Amino acid sequence: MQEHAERYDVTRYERPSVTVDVVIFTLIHQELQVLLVQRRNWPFEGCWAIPGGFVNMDESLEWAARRELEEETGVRDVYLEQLYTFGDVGRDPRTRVISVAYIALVRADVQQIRVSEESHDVRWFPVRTLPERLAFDHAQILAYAIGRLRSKLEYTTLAFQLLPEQFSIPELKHIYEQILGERLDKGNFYRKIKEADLLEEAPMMVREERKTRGRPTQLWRVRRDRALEKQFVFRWREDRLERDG
Amino acid sequence: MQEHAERYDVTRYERPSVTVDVVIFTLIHQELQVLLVQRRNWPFEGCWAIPGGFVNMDESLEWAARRELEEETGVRDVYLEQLYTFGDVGRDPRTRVISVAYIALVRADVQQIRVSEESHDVRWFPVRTLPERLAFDHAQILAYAIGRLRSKLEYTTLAFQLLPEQFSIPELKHIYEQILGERLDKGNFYRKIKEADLLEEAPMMVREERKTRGRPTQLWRVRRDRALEKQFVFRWREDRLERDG
DNA sequence: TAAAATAGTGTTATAAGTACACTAATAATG
DNA sequence: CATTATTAGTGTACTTATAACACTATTTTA
Repeated sequence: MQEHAERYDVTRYERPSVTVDVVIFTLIHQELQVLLVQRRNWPFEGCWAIPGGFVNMDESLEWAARRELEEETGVRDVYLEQLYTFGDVGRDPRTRVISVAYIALVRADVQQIRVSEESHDVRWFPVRTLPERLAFDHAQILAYAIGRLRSKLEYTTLAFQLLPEQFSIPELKHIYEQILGERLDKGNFYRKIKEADLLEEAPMMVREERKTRGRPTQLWRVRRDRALEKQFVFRWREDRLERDG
Repeated sequence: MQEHAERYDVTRYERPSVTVDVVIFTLIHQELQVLLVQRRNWPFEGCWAIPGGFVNMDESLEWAARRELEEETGVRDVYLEQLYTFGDVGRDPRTRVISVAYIALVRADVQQIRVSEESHDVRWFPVRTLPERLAFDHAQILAYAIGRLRSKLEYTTLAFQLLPEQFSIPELKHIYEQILGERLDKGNFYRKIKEADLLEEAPMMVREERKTRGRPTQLWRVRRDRALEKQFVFRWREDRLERDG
């Protein structure tokens, strides 16, 4: 990029605005949901949009995304990854805006999520029932984000970022089914997750109350020594196309 | 991004510069090579850098990347994909620069590549023997680009973007080995590529002269009807970690 | 006490991946 | 001109992964 920079006085040229948009996923009622905010002004007044904001001159892109995430949800220290940068000319009618999109995964058990209940203009939407019209090119961004989440699920431990500290195998399976959008075989799922040797039994003492109808389930947690291996692969299935973009 | 935009007068705030950097790969002498340009001014004077430039207000990011690619190499209509956006605060000492990095794959048989021979400040480098010090964070970008190329190779037909119109199976295998950085089994490679049913024999008439020492090789080309299926999967191997970022 | 519901295990057929031995056709060499 | 080296290409057997599904286990509800 820079070998031409010195030939110009960079301040002389008009510059695009740069924003970060953060697609925030969580699990509520065992369903994959995404946080959207409702716009009050032109353009796309009344439409739902992905939360985001301008990048300050003294913060990195990831920092801007984390700031934005905390402003919207009060949540910190979550999984965050850059998705894609959207920069078509007409995507914002006001001015040229280049938007670096991020994905955030927020744990289901984190209660500090401020929004959703009270406010009218910030809400969680199940990914299966998103609003019809989204602002700007946000439908495209959202679709892309869900696709990425889906494909990454198959070769990373990403799903655990959405689960509470303790969880059961059926719960885990349920998340996989939610995100992949298809039913998985119980037996095969058990075998795979056991083979991965990634889980340990949750100690009896701190086991939460669970009211189930049938046989009570064993609770598990991610083994400490493997929890931090972001890149550890528990791949659910081998045969998928999409992947990244 | 935009739900805050209306609260501000966007013109009042300082904006970062936005550039595109294009990591241009090709195959020369059966080796994977990348195009770099040498800087003449501060900062990083004399260092090699990834070609790139500012994004104009009236062009999309991809268009900016294509323009940059054509300016550097004279090549159009090649495979191009967005890699990642690099935006750390200190990455350019002059000013805040956010750089959207792209990967381009240029066919080996495209002679129009203007550079390399004559000029001193633009050169192809084999990825195995890159310059020690690269400008800015370009070593990081390059490493990331190679990683992406490697992982994508395993579930796309990307390799064909680097090959000439006609090629042999051993040549194709060689590219895979080049990019993956490991030896592959001959027999298994033949079987896989045949099963994919992606190739057809190159017609005798237009077959080029090839001087080989051993048994002469059959030449192939990608089947027309499948050439455009960008997403068609010829996956070499199933078990890999890295993937996208 | 039987039925329904949820949890969890085992088994088997098929497909995919790996390793490696084999045949084929040419150029270089003595 | 025969032999060897070299590259091209095929076949096969072993191992591992996957998918389908039948089975057992432990609880609540009727």
